[in-house]
Amino acid sequence: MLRLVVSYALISRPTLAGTLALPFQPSPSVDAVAEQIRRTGARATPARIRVLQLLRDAPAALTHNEIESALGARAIDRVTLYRVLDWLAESGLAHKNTDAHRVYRFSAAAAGEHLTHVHFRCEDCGGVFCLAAAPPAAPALPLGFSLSRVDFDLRGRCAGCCAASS
Amino acid sequence: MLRLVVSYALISRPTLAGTLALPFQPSPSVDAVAEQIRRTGARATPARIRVLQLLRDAPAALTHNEIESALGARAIDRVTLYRVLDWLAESGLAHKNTDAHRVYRFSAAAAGEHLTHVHFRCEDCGGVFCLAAAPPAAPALPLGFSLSRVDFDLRGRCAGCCAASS
DNA sequence: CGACCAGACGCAACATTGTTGCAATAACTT
DNA sequence: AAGTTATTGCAACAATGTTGCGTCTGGTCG
Repeated sequence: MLRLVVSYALISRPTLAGTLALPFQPSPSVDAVAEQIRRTGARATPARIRVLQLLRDAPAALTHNEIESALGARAIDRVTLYRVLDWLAESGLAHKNTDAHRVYRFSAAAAGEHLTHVHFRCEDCGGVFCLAAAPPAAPALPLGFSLSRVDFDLRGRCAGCCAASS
Repeated sequence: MLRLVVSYALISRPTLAGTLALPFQPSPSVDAVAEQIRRTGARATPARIRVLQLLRDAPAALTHNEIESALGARAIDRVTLYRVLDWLAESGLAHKNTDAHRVYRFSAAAAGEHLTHVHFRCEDCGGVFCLAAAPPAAPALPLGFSLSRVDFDLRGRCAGCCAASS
């Protein structure tokens, strides 16, 4: 839970607003989220609705652990949460990525996304920050290789962790 | 072991030679490797020598598992291998990265390395291929962030996995 | 409205990867 | 050759993620 709080605090800093591309969207109603889920042909269950809503409200990608904590009491089953997250990723409603600690992080899919993602990954707290910088063009691949996505990852320490250690 | 074999086979394909930047180096003698280890101030133990030699001969980054298999009989202890690998990474003799399956991969450090690395990561077999393409310039970071490395990661399926599934 | 049923859930058990504590060993020094 | 201390090996543990299977329920249809 601490890590989640830290991420929130960092991203909401005014000094970062100019360079960070926040995935903020007006928090959609339960009905809108449920409808979005149903459009995929699947059932709009409480677990899926709650998790997707949480992801859409979150300003950064969340881990399974952070989501479990954020759900607080009336937490849904650990395995169910894993399955919901995997389903969200497979159905395209969310993205599944790995952070610097080799843990999956999930974020709500937004409209107008690119093949290429530019992120800053803190090696200390594991947080992932979406940068607004223009992605570079992908180079040519060896014969027979097929490309599905491109990541431009900057690694180091985020402002919060730099400040905390000095 | 299978995965290791596959990686070797793929990388050694002639059609890929032009685009892949192989970390091949003339396999150094045991003495040379031992001396390199001693120069760091640590002891040149059989475990460290064997592992570092293996990494230098490998054309791709290897996982703990692959290294364990490659050592075959007279395998060194699982924990010792973890510690040797971590020590190699900390002392700068090897690099420690994460593959598409969130597993650490280790590769021997080579002279003349850049801050930026360009890799193709197969989402199927988890293999990591070092590309020769010129790395793009890193964009500006938000205030207070410090940069330690830049990764330009192309993800998809490698030639071997594409061929295997068709 | 009420029954149906495939899809979703919850529980338990398991798999893999990586880590920690501690006593025994061996690499380097003198 | 003996001594020091870094390194090893064993055992136990931790965290993350997965699988099997019986139960429940969301959406549909009569």
